[in-house]
Amino acid sequence: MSNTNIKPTEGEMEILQVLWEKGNCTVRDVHEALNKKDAGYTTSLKLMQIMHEKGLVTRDTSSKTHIYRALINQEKTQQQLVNKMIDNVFNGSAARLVMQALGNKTASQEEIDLIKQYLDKLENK
Amino acid sequence: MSNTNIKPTEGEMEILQVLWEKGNCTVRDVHEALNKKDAGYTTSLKLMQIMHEKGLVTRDTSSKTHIYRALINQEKTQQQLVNKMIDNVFNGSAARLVMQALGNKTASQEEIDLIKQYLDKLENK
DNA sequence: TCAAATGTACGAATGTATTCGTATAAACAA
DNA sequence: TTGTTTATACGAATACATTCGTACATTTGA
Repeated sequence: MSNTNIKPTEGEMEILQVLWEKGNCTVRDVHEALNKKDAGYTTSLKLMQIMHEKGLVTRDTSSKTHIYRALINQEKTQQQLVNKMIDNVFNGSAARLVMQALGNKTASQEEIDLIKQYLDKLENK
Repeated sequence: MSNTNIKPTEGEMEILQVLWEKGNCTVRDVHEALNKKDAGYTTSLKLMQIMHEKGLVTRDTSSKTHIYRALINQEKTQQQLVNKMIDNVFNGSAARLVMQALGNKTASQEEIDLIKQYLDKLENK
């Protein structure tokens, strides 16, 4: 099995977010989506080239402007990172992580309803 | 306010876990609790010295063997890291993170019950 | 046509995390 | 006492992520 035990860096995650959302992208597409005032264009380019070397993305080089696409799966990647955080930050307790996530400002009533629905679905299996 | 925007590294988190659980510790205590076959004693020592420089831990140096204690708060640190992950990995959606956390093998029925209780408490406020 | 814009490739500088070796001092035990 | 163990301090090597500058090729438009 390939693509196991991959840990994208923070910068790589930002790029993957864009690729997962938009699908095919040029370097410029990604760079503009990020629009970090600090980083230059060649920084994004370099990162994406490295991601290609690592097998995180593919690219179509048939024309001058290369087209990039994410190679690793979004959900699997999220799952791996969450599992790592559960171990590394929450002593193995998924419940503790969930409570921290729900206890913060970013968890709206709407989101909480979503989660209750999800729990019910889990329960009925 | 101090201790905001602190992001302990992975190695530092491992040490903090031990300190949060055990309270006061010598370097040897921590090193043995970690028991990583790969890393030597002076590696743990160095890490803890750096953590001291950064203000992550205090130490009592009144005797030859120093006693370390965590300076940063466990819950606040967990909160910060979770928030960062929600942004960086889940596009700002706490609900998505929660579902990933619950969808994995480490979330037992027991943990799910805990979360439902917690949600009810949140609801009743 | 030919200069400007746009793209890739690549080397190098920087910053930071991790790891280890070594020097040195203190405690301990024979 | 004197050698072994146990501790800290510190410098340096290594690894990796991030950032940028520069060279060079291609495309574009005036």
